[in-house]
Amino acid sequence: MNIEQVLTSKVKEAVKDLYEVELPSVEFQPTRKDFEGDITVVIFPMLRFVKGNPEKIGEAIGAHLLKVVADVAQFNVIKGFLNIIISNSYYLEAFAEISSTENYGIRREKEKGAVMVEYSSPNTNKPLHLGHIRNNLLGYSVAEILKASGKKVYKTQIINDRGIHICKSMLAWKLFGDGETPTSSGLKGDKLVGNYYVAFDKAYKKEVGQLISEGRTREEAEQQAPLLQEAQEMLRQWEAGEPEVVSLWKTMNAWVYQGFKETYFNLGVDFDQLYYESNTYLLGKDVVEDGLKSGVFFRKDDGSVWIDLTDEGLDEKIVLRSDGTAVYITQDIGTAIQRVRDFPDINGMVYTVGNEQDYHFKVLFLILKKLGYSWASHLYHLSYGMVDLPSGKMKSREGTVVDADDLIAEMTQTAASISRELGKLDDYSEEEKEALYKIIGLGALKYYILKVDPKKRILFDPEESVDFQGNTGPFIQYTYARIQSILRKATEIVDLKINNNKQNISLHAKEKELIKLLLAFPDTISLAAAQYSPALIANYTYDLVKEFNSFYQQVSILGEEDEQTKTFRVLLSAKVAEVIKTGFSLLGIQVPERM
RNA sequence: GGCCUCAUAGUUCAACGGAUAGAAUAGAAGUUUCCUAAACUUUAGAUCCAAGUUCGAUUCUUGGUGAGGCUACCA
Repeated sequence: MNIEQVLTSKVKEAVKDLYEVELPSVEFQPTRKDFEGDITVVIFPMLRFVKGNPEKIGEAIGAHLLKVVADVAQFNVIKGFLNIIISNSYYLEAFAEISSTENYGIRREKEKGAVMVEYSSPNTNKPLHLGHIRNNLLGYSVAEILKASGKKVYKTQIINDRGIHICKSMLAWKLFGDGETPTSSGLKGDKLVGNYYVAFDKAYKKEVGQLISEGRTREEAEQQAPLLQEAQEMLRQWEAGEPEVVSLWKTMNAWVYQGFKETYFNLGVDFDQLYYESNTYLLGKDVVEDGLKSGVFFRKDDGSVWIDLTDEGLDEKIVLRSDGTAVYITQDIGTAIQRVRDFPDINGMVYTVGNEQDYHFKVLFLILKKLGYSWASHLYHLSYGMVDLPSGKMKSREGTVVDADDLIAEMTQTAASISRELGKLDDYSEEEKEALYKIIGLGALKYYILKVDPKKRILFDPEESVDFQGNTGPFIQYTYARIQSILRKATEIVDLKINNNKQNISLHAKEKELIKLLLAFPDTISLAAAQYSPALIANYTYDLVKEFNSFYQQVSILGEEDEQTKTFRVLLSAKVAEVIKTGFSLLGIQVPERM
């Protein structure tokens, strides 16, 4: 039982004794820095049940606690706040327990059921850009956080590998490609295919312009442009299984997948299971047919199939075109159901997709619920804000994107130049240095993106590079490296066994703060999981590191003369380092031994 | 038009309805005979506007203002 639970019951007891009232709950908060105390009981909410002056009530409760709870050392009351000072021995004991816990903060016992986390989900006609980076980092991190909070997690993505847009790059390659391949051009496969997607758009716009100058309206021109009609024909051939088209489709997709694989590897994300839209859209169509029979959907005169969501405050939504072909949401229905078939223990799913699709997911979840799937009430759209550039939205077709591979390389470069300037690693080999630069560069990028609340949009200015100082990834990595340095030296000096005779240690204020922060780690993970927010982990880690650096500056660890105190400080530092490492691993960020 | 998000120091981010709104960065001023100065210490600087609910509002409600998004037989 932790101290808060003890205090809750004792406060309730006090109120019952003093005022003969049962309190439903007691409100705590960490005592603010400007006041003396460790934990604060807020008296105000009690005023609804107990009439009287909050200060007097606080005094009375405080006196009671002092008497009955051994770990309450002192208290003071300011306005309606009862500040409690907890004894050092409580914190020393709490630390002893934390210190001996392996993988502190990670929940061991697994909950029943599993969650599938979908993220990335790219189109196969354009390379990944900064927007995908945010998506990947968020999805990966939320998956790791859910795991740490005791859930079984499957990471997945849906690969958008069919449709007219894919045919556009295929067509452009056929017309202008002259047999170019990744090998012949030296380009990454996704980059190569992306180029043809852009080439299509360019040629198409030219045709449209031509038609307009010949007297067509823009609308007519856009529909009648020969290139578009050819692409549409290609899509029909693909759906009909025309071998030549299918073979080209396979070849070009394979190029893209190889390119994505490299980017994912560099980014440090992975997947347990992949889904391809080309495999699931047919199931979606079947499900719609079934739902039509059971009355969930209805058919309009022209043959198109709809669902009426006006009761839910939404509109009617089409689920099947009049020609019987699938729309976007059809395949999403199919994919969701396929996933539960493949992994029957799934009882929830998280979709990491930008906030422009808020409406789409609202509709999707409602449809699945109406179709009667029990897991449909545990679906969550992890919606995040767009990453915009000062010039506006990123558009692949117009080439105004910050490419993922380029950005990663650039961050690594920056890390390298800062590191060289500091020159602390002269005895590292070139490979070791390169690996380190990557850890630091990626750390800066990932932290920069993940520390922001997912809902907020990010304005990314490529001119102003991502910081390496202050509230940044490298700042936290640096602290970790510093502690490792201490630990390397400490193993020769101190015997790393915690002494039972803890009472002899006097606890420095900074040490107490550090222990309090360590105690908050498991709850932080739970909260981050409940809110699907890596930002909470990032903020927590930052607070911990900030506090440690301050401690490091004020207190000598290895220079301490008292053996017990020295041992305690080394162990405390080691645990702080471990929590930094764990916290950062939940963000998908590595920590270096030196930097 | 309808619906959905967001709005906090010059800038980038925090704050279960709680105390004097925290950090970082940019600015000013300091700290290396001592465990890594990518660090630490000090300093100045902000809740879009208006009403309401509350003992108490950055947080909840309503109405404005501003930014972005959705409202396709595109994905």
